[in-house]
Parts: sequence; structure tokens; C-alpha cells
Amino acid sequence: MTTTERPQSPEDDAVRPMRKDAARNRVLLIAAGREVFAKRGLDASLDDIARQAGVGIGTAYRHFGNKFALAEAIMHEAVDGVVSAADRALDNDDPWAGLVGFLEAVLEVQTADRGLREVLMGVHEAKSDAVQERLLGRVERLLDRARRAGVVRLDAAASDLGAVISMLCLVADLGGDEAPDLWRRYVPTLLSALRPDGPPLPGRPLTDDEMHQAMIRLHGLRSARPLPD
Amino acid sequence: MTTTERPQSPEDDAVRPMRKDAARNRVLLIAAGREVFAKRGLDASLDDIARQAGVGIGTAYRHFGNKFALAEAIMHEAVDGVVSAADRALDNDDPWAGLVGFLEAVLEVQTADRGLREVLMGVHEAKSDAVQERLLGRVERLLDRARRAGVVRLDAAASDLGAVISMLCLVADLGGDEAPDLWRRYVPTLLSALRPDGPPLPGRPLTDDEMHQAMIRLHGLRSARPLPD
Amino acid sequence: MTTTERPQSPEDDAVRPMRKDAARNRVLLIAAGREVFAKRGLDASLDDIARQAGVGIGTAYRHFGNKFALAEAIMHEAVDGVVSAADRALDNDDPWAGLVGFLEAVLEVQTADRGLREVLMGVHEAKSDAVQERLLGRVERLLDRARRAGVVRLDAAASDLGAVISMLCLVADLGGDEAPDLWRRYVPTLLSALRPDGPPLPGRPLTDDEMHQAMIRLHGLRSARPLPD
Amino acid sequence: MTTTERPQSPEDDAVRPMRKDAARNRVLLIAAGREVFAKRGLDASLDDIARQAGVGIGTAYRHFGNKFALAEAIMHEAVDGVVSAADRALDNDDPWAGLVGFLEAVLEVQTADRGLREVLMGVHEAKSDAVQERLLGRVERLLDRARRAGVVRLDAAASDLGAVISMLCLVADLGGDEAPDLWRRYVPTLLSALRPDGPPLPGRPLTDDEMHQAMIRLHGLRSARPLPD
DNA sequence: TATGAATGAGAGTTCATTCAT
DNA sequence: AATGAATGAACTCTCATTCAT
Repeated sequence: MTTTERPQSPEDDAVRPMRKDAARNRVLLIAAGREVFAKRGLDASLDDIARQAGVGIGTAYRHFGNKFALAEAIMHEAVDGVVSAADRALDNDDPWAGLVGFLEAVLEVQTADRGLREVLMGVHEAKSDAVQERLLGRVERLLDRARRAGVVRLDAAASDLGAVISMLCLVADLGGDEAPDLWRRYVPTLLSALRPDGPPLPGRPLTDDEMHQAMIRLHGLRSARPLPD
Repeated sequence: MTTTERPQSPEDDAVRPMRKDAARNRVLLIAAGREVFAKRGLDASLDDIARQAGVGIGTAYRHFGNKFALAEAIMHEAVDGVVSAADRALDNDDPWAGLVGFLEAVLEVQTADRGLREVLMGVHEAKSDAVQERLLGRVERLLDRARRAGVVRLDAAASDLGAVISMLCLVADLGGDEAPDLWRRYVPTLLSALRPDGPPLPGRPLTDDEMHQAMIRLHGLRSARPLPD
Repeated sequence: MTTTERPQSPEDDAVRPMRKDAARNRVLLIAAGREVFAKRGLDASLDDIARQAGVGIGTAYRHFGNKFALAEAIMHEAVDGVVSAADRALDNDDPWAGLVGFLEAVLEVQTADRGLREVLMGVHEAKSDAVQERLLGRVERLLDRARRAGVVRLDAAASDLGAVISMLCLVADLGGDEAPDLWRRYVPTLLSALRPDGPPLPGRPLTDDEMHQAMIRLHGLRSARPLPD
Repeated sequence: MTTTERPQSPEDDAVRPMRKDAARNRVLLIAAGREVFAKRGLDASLDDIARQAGVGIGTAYRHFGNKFALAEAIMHEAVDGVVSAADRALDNDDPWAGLVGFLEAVLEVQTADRGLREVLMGVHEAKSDAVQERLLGRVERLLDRARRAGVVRLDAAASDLGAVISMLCLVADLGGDEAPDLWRRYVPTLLSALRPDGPPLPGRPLTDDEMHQAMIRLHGLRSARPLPD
């Protein structure tokens, strides 16, 4: 109803001019959250983040409700990048190249933004069901294509790929800014775990659900008392 | 050292009867710290830990000075286990078997005590020079033996072994209690990175000092405000 | 166990000398709570109360956990006075004189301490079950005696006496410091409601439970969100 | 007054079409204030009230300036009802019936709207001079008529009637929704205080001014910090 | 030496009020 | 005139650390 009363503008994207400030503040807050969380860990105060963003503390709460919600928003943005990397990988006609490209893209997304990487390694995520839903299907499809093409062993599970990526993220973090490409050193070795030749992997992989739980356990945003709704 | 100044007691072999209590309290506090840190993360309060240990909060401070010192003590104990694993590995006549045994022993130490593993992954260590000094030499000797015996590639650095162990620790944590042996699934693959056959590892490894810094950066006990010395 | 090791003292009331500070602080906090609540209403901050008491805010929380607990403690003290008034009334051989004396004692307790009266009128109490238990039985006994002696009408309920007292408390508050005895002006009139002569009271009294609920509803400490356990 | 300055509109009888919205919003806000204050106490936020009213928070401030002003407006509306009840009582040819009718009408106004009653008991009023002016004269006239007719004792003051009404309001609140007529149970008793037969009331009544101050003291809207004028 | 009461800085969060749109 | 985003003071509560007993 409000749209009919506003003076029409030649361009469509001027639909909500009022929100310009709000949108800018939201972006500022997410950027500040990335920076401050990266520097000081997840125990950094929202006050610090708001100050870094140059907005009042009340504004931070209007946008995110609590610290958890801000971390989630950062997480969501990060997952966005990974999801689109998966989509690009699925567009690749070569299943193996697609898989490798996906893996490298994920790592590159993280290494490109040190704040993001450190936040992701050190933190988060409790409502990761979204991640599960948005990402798992794509990864399974990537692996299925590769298995059918004979370039990935049949007993390699999605959680194996997940473990490989987790390990590389850890190494990327080890490398830090001094050796931002350190993770590439172990890519051939770790990829060999997925290859059809060579001895089978011992033991069993995690189920998708176990992997899900593990990610939450490892990276879940810990709050002493459950945050009020 | 402090014992010399205590007032004489009637019996000679009872010179330090009070120390027994003190030692017991120290052990109780470290055990409680492991448990509570593991359950509630490093933000757990020293009050909780003291209560769990069954001692007063003042006693905790007499023994450890501050929370950081308690975490350090826990760390120190953990390193003790790793150091003795390294010594045992050096006693093994087969350099490769010794290396593999060391790696497995390290992981077993961590998986045997869930509290310890979670504390170590989530936390610590700032004065890790101790670790550096006590451990690095032994690891270098282990690798040297193996390189000279031709069972490890010449360009494999100590930091490569460190990276492998770190990755396996991560996987061990992914496995959690449901799959406590998950890390074994990736041992053959990761060990192949150290073997002399196969293509050389791309890039360069971290120097020992870079690795040292990285460990501190990754696992260093973060305190918002620099703890008063 | 601790009592055996402390040097004996001639008097029994020195059993816990360590608690002297704590006890003093508790008393100071309750007194300050009375004063500050009376002056500024129940929205006064615990900071203000702690400052008035001359203790740190942390001390206030060590003693009372939250604002509600402090209000409850004040309430409890007030109920103590009323309970002993009831006991004294039951010791009176004349049932009617005992009843009247009780009523007057209750009002006098309240008018003697303006802070207490204002706190009680403006506030409190949610776990008033204690009140229910400690007071209701005594009041019922007082009324029973009087009914059996023929000095109170048979259909006068405990809640009728409660309503009379509530009304008088209201009037006492109306009188304030300028007319601290104003409530006495309406005592004869209101007592006549309980007398056996005269027409019966119309309608029905509240049941004990309804009265209980009403007291909670009227005076219950309101907290927007339920205080964390 | 502001209407004279608005730009002319094509139609004359549409001179204040915007006012209709404004008036509607005012009504909506008062109703919402009653509801929300009744449900959540005076600490309810203006945000909640504006949301309940379906208007923006800014609109609430345009109409009322601050929370206090809204409470005052609610109060004013309530007094309107009481004033017209007094006028109707003065139209009654029987002075005693008029007085009783007035008293019952006041109570009925309050019990008819639970929100109103709870707001009035729990809150307000600071600029109650309006109340004084609009109501006191009428009550005095009511009493004078009754005194001259010999149906009310000569020493019964307006503040006595005020005290009686206050007490009945308290009882009405005690009754709540479960016993909305509980107050009627004490009407005969309390009215007997005004009757010319029977012993005189002990002590002295409050003066009109003392009563005025008492009402402000008891029901005055308390704000921790003095609201910025 | 052990204890736990006291302390206060700092964290998360709310809300009355202002102001740009 | 209406809207709701922005603001920041104030509040409740926690916890690392100190100190009297």
C-alpha cells in the first residue's frame, strides 16, 4: 500500500530510498563484525563492533538482536560464497575438474578475507541447518557425478570431502598471512584420498548427520546460557 | 625451594606434610579445569572450576595466579604426554615405525581424554616456548633419523609433520565420541605426504618459527584485556 | 566441623565471627532497599541500593541474586513482624481484644516504618506462599476463637479480615506522615463489618485461594521478563 | 488552532480531513495504552503500545510527547467518566440516593474496564490539579446537599468520602475478574461511616489539600529521572 | 595455607526519545 | 502528519581478582 503513494521514479531500484541508511549500517556492521571477531575472537563485545562500524550500540541491536545473530549473518554471507562456488562447479563439464575447482574456490574464498576465515574457524553457527540444506545437496551431486565418471572412488562419502576441506582450512589458518598458499601444499595428497586407485580408506566415514553435528559442536557459537529467544 | 623456610616440625620425614594437601589440590584443580573447560569452553568461570575441584576460589588463585596459568598447566601436562611419546619413538629401532608410532601416540593421548582434546583444540598456550624447546628437538631428531634411513623424503620439514598432526587432531575432534577412530581413516593418506616416493610437495613448508607463531596464533589463550601479569 | 577448631569464646553468639561482615552487609542492604524502594519505587536500580548501603554491587548480588530476592527478603522481614503480632494476639485471653489488637499491631508495624509501608503497598512478593503458610493458619485460628465466643459473625471469612486490613493499609498510606493515625478513623466502622449484630454482609467473600491470588496480582513484583532462575 | 494555517483544499467541508486520521490515532493510542499498561504494568514500552495501536512510534510522540503524557490522557478520560457521574448524581432529587449512586457509578466505571482500573490503581497522575478542580467542587456540593438534608453527619468531610471510594476501589481490584462485585460487600459498612446516627468518627479527616497531596503521592506516575519537560 | 566475601569493570540488552525521510 | 531507524544512558548480572579472616 505504501508503494502507490510514493512518487514514481524512473528506476526500479529506488523503491525503498528510506532504507539507504539502514542498508549501509547493516553492511558496516557485518564488516566490522568480521574484523573485530577476527582480531579479538568471538568474545569481542558488540560495543566494540558497533564502535568500529561507527554506529550506536542500539543500531547494532536493531539490526541483529544479539551477538549470535550477527555471527549468523556473517556466516550466511560466507555460505553464500561457497554455495555459488558449488554451483559453478556443477556447471563444469569435467566432474573431477569441477570437484577440484570447488575445493579450491572454497579455500580461496576463505583466504581472500582473513577476517572471514578466522571468524569461521574460531566460531559459529548453530542454526546451520540452513548450511546443511543449501550445501549438502550440491556436494552430493558433485560427488555423484564424479563417482559415476569413475574419477572418485565409490566409497568416498560427502563427509570425506568435508573432512578434506576442513583440514585444508586448518592449514590455511596455519599459514596465515605469511604463507597464504600453504594449504595448496597438501591438496594433492588429500585429494588422493578420494581417487579410485590406491588402497581403500580404512574405517568408515561420518554420516551426513554426524558431520552436521560435528560442525555444530566444533564451530558452534557457544553461549553459556541459551540466548533469550 | 620454599620448603627450606618452613618452621621445623617434630618429625623429619614429615617435613612437608602440608605439601601433600597442596599437591592434591593442584591435581584436583587441573582435573576440574579439564572437565569444566571441556564442557563449557574457556569462558567457564574459575569459580565453577574451584567448586568442581572442591576447593575455595582463593586456593585456586594461590596455585595458579590466574585463569591463564591454569590453562597453561593443563597444556603443560598434555605436552608431557607428547614428549614422552617422542622419547619412546626415539627408542624404536625402526625410524619409520617410530615416526608412525609417535603420530599415533599423540592422537591417542588426545582421544583418550576428551576433556584434554577439547581444551587443547579450543584454547591455549601463549608461553609455548616450553613446547618449542621440549618438543621440537625431539621431532627434528625423529625426522632426521627417518630421512637418513630413506623412509622420509628429504624435503619434508618438521612443520610438515606438525601440519599432518594438526589435521589429524582436527579430524579426531570431528569424530568426537561417536567415531573416536575417525582420524585413523586419513593416516595413510597423510603419511604418504612424507614418503620419499611420489611427487614432491608443492610450495614450501613453514619454518619452525612460523609454525611456532601459527600455533600460538591459532591456539593461544585469548583474553580480551591483556591479563595483568 | 569448623566450629571445633576455632578458639572457644565465652559467648555462644560468636559462633561465626567470619560472618560478621556478611551479616552487617545483609542488614545494610535490606535497610537500603527499604529506603530506596520507598523513595523511588520498585524500579530503583540495585546499583542505587548498593551505593546507599555502602557496598559494592557485586556484594548485593552475592547476597540476593537479583532484585526480586532482595524485595522478597524485605517482605519476609515484614511478615515476621506480622506473624509475631498474630502470635501475641493468640495469647490474649479475650478473643475480640486479640483480634482488634492484631489488626492494630499490623497497622502499627507498617506505620512505624514508612519505608516498609510504601514498599509493601507499591510492590511485591511472588513467592508469597510462605506468607500464606505462615500467616493464614494463625488468622483462621484467631477468627475461629472469636466466632465460637460469639464476638464475630459466623459468615465472616478470613478474607474479610484481610480486606479490612488492606483497606486500612491504604488509608494509612493516604495519611502519610501528616496524619499517621488516619487509619484509626475507620477502624470502628470497618470492625463493625465483622460483628455478629447488624445485617449480614452482602455477596460472598473471596476464598482463601482467591485472596492469595489477589495479593499476588496486586502486590506481586512485576518483572517484564521472568527473571532468570 | 493549527487548522487555520493549512493549505486550502478544494472543498470547504473537507477542511480538516487529516484531523480525522489524527483523532483516530489518538483514540487508538489511548485504547492501546489502557490495554498494554493493564497487561504489563506501567513499565511497558511505548513501542509496544504503538505497535498495539498500529501506528508508528513517532506518531505516538507527536500525540503525547512522552509516556507520562499518554498516562495523563488515559487518566483524563477516566476522570471524565467520574465527573459526569457526579453531574448525574447532582440531578438526583434525593441527596442520599444521589450520593450512593455517585459512589456506585465511580466503582462501576472502574470495574467495567479492567484496563482502566489497573492503570488507575497502579499509576499516575501528577498534574491532578485538573482532577481537583473538576471533581472537588461537585463532591462538596453533593455532600452539602446531603448534610443539609440530614442524611449525612455534619462532620463527614469530602476526604472521608474520598477515603471510602479509595477503599472500595482497592477491594474492587482485590476482587478482580473472579469477583467483580466484591466491592459491594463493603458498601453498607463503609457508608455507615457517613451516616448521622452512630458514634462520631474518631480523629480528624484529611483536609482537601492533604487528600490532594496524598492522591498524588499514592498514584503519581513515578519516573526515576524527572522526565525532561 | 585455605577460604569465600567483597569488589567493580564490563558485557548484553532495553527503551525513551530524536530526527531524517 | 506519519514513519521507523538511530541513539546512548541505564539496567541487570557475571566473573576475574583481591583481601580479611
